[in-house]
Amino acid sequence: MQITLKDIARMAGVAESTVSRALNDKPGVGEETKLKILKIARENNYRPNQLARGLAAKKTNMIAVILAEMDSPGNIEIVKSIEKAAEKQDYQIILCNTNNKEKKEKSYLSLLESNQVDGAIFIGGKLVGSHLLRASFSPENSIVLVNRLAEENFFTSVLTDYSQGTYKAVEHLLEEGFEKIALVCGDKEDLIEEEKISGYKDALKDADLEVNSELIFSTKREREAGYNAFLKIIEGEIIPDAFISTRELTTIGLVEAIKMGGYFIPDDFAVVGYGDNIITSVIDPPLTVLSEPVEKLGQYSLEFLLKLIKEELDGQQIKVLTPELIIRESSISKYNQN
Amino acid sequence: MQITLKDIARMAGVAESTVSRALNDKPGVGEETKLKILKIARENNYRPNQLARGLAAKKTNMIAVILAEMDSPGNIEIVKSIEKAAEKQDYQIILCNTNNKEKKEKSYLSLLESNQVDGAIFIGGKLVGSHLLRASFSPENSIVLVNRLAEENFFTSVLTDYSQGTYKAVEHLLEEGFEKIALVCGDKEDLIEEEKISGYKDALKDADLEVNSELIFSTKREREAGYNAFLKIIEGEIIPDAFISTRELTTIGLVEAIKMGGYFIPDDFAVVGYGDNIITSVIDPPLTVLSEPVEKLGQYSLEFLLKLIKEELDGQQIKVLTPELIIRESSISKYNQN
DNA sequence: CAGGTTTTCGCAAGCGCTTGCGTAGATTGT
DNA sequence: ACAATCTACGCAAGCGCTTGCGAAAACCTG
Repeated sequence: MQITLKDIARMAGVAESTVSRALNDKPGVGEETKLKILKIARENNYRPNQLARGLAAKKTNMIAVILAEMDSPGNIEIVKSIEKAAEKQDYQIILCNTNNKEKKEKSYLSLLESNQVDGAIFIGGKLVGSHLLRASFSPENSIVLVNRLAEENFFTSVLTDYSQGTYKAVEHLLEEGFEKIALVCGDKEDLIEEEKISGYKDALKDADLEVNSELIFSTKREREAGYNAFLKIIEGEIIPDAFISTRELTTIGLVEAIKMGGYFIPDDFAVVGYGDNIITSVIDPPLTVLSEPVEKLGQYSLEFLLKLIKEELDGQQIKVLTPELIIRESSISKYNQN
Repeated sequence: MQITLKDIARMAGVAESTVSRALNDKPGVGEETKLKILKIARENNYRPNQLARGLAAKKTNMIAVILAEMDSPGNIEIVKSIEKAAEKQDYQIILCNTNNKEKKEKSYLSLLESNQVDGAIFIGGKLVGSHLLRASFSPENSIVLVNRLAEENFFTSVLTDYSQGTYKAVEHLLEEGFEKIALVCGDKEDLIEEEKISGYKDALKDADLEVNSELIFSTKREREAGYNAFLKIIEGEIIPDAFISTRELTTIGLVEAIKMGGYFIPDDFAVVGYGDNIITSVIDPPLTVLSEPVEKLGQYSLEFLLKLIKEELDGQQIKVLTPELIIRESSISKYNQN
């Protein structure tokens, strides 16, 4: 049998309400009584039933972090950053992985709708489906989107400026003397990928170069996708001298394909990859990458969410953060090297 | 305002109990009434409050997966496998990351003790602390341990036979003609690491070779640990010709150090690493690794947990699975190669 | 030391759901 | 047609906690 509030009250010879107040550090309890209650509770290893507590108080101090891709090291870093911030504020986070499945996203969304969590942060993922939209109408639902674009932007979000990212990457490659830059991006269904493409195009235009759509390659986001992308591209009319890849796993696949083909990086092809993670740094040669400000993405998203929960936010907020270009060997031109 | 069971009951003109039974597909409701209730519930987008439900029914259909290390790709795979199995059984899983902090583990354990989840699976982690031990005494707490050894084995667990793993690795390296095999393992506080050491020792003894404790190097589990381990070892009296590393991240660090030192794998040092993940396969040269049966670890752990929850398990169960040695270039002797 | 203010605490309602039990009405058997 | 059985449903208690309100006890003030 579980030991309950009532038991503690009986042992301490006070009313349940007093115990509750003492435990929650609320005013209205004498210092002495409080100490006695806390002592008894500790001695009996009392654990409040959080379900009951949540039911009565209409808050659980838990938030859900709903993750589209658990394989992506960048996402994991964002989660960690959220965790760190949440701990300070005494919120527990529970992680939910959707594997990019809308069905699972719906099912996890019900954590919010059924009051099990006070709010939810969605990291990544494609279009905002009807389920999310519906949820957004109810002001009780506190939702923050990270790196996910909604067609109509109802949501408080924190975003990476992906278009600026690819822009920087192109600029850098041009400076290094590369001229035919291919872009391997993710599924176009993803609004985010369109952003990336537009940054790429803008950079080329600003350099008075023409955009060749043959050099833009949209793939599913997996590793093999990167592999196959390379094979397809070098079969084409225009052979690029540099690649920009906009997804973590796709980047890996791309590099594998280049190596398997017997080519060298950056001599045959320069590469700007995605994600400042253990993989890209350990690859040979170390990869120049676009890196998300994972730490800040996490911090802001939690900050916004808590404000939403506490109803301190006047309408929707959008925070845009800029990615960083980390230059390593894979994009340094052999001509510039000496 | 939330829409509740009571509202649905009123709309349908029936009692709350009837609505509850209809929604949960329990007997005692006429087919016609049931359909009507379900229709009304759907039309009003009714979401049962899971807190209330859990409180009344004393079960939540949620389980916690408590992860010691979220960076480890192997662990992520185990989680995914659990998720897959849980979905079929209509259980939701919530993921909790402890970062190897006992404090966080305690705090997440309270999810169990406060009735928010029906059971918990602990993946990895060091010694079993008092908090876990205490929890194990209460039969209401359904707990399964994955890859974690308890001094006194109270717990239903599913384990990888690590000693067999290192044994195989040594055997393989000896066959390849390597003779001075160093072992870079994790923190000895971890009982699991001792297992690995014993497999290593046994294999050497069985080959009538002597065990040299200078070649056994225990580190913290991080990436830099692997890096530093190499530097220390090559400063020593005995220079090994092969390394076995027993941790995912440590392996990466070790390889980096070898390369930084200007050495070649496997010509100067053979390497058997840990974890069949994207990193070890993408490294140059591809690493021979010991690989956990992640899929099965996940399946069994969930299976056991559900049985514990349903009280179908007659006492404690232990399942031991064998790791696989995946042979790639990093451990193939140059003499054998031709 | 009387009257007022403040502090400390108990009472009881209620959060939204489940479930054992009781009772109509429908169904069966003879 | 009447007793026995079954089915469909409602009643109400209860899960373990929080919280508004009121009363008693403690503290002030002049």
